[in-house]
Amino acid sequence: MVNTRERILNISFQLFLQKNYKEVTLKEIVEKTGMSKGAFYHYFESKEQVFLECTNFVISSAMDVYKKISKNSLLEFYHDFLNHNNLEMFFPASENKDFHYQLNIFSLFFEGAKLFPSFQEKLVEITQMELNVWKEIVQLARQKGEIKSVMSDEQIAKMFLYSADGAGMHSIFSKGSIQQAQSSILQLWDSFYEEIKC
Amino acid sequence: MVNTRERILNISFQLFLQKNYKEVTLKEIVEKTGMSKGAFYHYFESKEQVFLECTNFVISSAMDVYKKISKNSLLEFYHDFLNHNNLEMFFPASENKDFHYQLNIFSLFFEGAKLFPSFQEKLVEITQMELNVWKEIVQLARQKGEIKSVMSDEQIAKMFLYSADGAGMHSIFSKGSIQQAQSSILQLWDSFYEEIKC
DNA sequence: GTATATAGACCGAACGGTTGGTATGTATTA
DNA sequence: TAATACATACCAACCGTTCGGTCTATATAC
Repeated sequence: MVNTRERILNISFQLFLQKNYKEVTLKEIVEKTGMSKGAFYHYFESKEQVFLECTNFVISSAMDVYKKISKNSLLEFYHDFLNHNNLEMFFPASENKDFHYQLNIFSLFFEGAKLFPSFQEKLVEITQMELNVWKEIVQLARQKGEIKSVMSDEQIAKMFLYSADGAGMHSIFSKGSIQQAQSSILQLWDSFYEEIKC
Repeated sequence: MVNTRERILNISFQLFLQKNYKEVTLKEIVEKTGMSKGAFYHYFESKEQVFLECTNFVISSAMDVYKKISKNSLLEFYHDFLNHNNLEMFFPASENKDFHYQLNIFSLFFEGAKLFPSFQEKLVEITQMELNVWKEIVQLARQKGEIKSVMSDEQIAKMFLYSADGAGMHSIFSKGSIQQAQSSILQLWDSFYEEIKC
């Protein structure tokens, strides 16, 4: 049974993925949780504090993803990555049925970075860490003879990461589902992989 | 001499590139223009109308870009594209000196698409049109023997477009300048081009 | 030429509604 | 009973919008 504090966080997080910070009102958070403002302020100092915790939650979850995916080959790596890097993973299955809205992690990043310098720093760190992980995987793949390319490890890594972000963004523009976005990204990556594999 | 209506639009547009819709207040628009709320409402029905006009302005400007860039080769095309596709082009040179803020076209797109179904449709149209233009250029480049790749025209086109968007977004996360973002995109594209050229 | 009427440009105070937050009270739990 | 969890009423500030007003330029009538 999830406790009250976590319930507030979960629901707030869902809302922050659907609308930007200022659009999500305390009134709405309170209504969606079925609680009261008094209860909200019992657990949290401010709306801002909730938002900060949500942004930090995203960061730590993103870091966790890299801990559990296969590093045996680039091919396995990116397939595994896509299977794990999914916004729906943040929500208990029982809540998914109520959830047909457009999720936008990018807006949350932009705003978090703007509101909290500490988050911005962490975001920069984690994107750099991400790039490094991909570079290592690419380097290994190259050494093992899995891939061959005139592109540097760094540019290949960037190509994978940035194209996925761009594809994700375009999916949001066109109101596609998360599954559609992932399918599009996979197609793109498979295609690129075909280009550089030995 | 720019007239009052355009002055309000220009300044509003700059603000909407720096903050999201709800963060930009009428008070601020009015202060920045040196006018009054009454004057604002003399020209515009609502804050929302101004925002809609800003979003439509972006769309038409984006379409104009494709009209003036070279289509002789993929190499020329993407270099020319980068030279023209620059947020700073929206602002008169005399105003640039006051302008050291982070510009975020993506947030403007997300919000426009959310607030205005008509804008969302146009956005989808223009991204599709964009993709088609790039596909044609890639196809031509392939036919001319400029490039050779196992990737389909569409996937190559997507790779160029989406990687640039992703790179742009990362630049915003790390508070880089527009010039830095473009330089990063060019490096990525040059690298990819090296991979697929004959 | 002068007085009057009109339109447009612009102003700032007031309006009604909403917001995040605070203070106080009540219910629940150990 | 005391501590914790929660509810409700209220607050001040803020928001976008409306409204009555002023100023200036121009047109018209005499």
